[in-house]
Amino acid sequence: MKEHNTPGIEPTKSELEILQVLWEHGPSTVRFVNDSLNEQKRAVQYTSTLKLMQIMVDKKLLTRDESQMKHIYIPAAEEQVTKNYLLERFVDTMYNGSASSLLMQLLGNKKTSKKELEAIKELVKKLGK
Amino acid sequence: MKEHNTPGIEPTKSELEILQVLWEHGPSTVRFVNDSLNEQKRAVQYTSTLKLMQIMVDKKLLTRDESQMKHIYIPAAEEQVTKNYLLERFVDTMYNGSASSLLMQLLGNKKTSKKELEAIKELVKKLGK
DNA sequence: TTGTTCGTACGAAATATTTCCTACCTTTAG
DNA sequence: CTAAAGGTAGGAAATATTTCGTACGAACAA
Repeated sequence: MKEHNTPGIEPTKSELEILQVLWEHGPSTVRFVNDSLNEQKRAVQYTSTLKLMQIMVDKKLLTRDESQMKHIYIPAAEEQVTKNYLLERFVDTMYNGSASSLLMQLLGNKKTSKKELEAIKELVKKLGK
Repeated sequence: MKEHNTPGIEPTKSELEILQVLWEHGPSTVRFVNDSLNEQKRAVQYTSTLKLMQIMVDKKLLTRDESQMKHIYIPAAEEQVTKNYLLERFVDTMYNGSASSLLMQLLGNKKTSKKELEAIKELVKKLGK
């Protein structure tokens, strides 16, 4: 049985932004990703985004379809797999691997809204089945 | 009423390692922090740790007591405040601000042990008061 | 046909982060 | 007193990350 639980490499901050665009909109061209970043995030030149995405292909964070002139870029790992990996690293470094510690922090966080707290309680209720 | 919810600046990866030593052991000298890092993490020269901690003082991530020759370094913000801030940033960027999404991910994560799941359920039960 | 637009490739500059070397001062053991 | 050990300060090198300029080819409209 093959393991699909590690993307192997840690995306940098900018790389993560690109992954998020691809996760949200599916396989895309550099042009599309760059436009998204400029709308949602910050001003950035087309060739900067291009370069970054090329690097990500080298790093195996993305694959691409070069059959057309406009290359189509695709995340190499599933969104859930990558997020799972990053979450795990976060829990490990910040909470010494304890997910319940993280949850406690979440519950104690003033900025976590009532609505969120309700949703969380719901979730765990279902979990109890 | 003064806000204590933001450390203002984002610690880098290495800076976070140093903060963790200080959180765990309380105010310490560079020597102590450096020894801890070498035991727990990786080989690093004394002056590298020193430099980093000096930079952290500039960035207001740490303060220090210079009354003795061996300066004592102290985190500028409470552990909980900083962790809260970082968690918030993480939830924002990874789960679009939805804490319950994060929790769902946690629950679906095979690497989250049975024990952890139990602890989480316990927590939420108490939460229900 | 021709020039304008849009694409890729790639080198290199600009930043950010991390590491360590050197200088120099204080403390301490002998 | 003197040498060794251990401290700080700061510059500079090494890396990692991000940004952009330039070159050049393909597509397309006039």
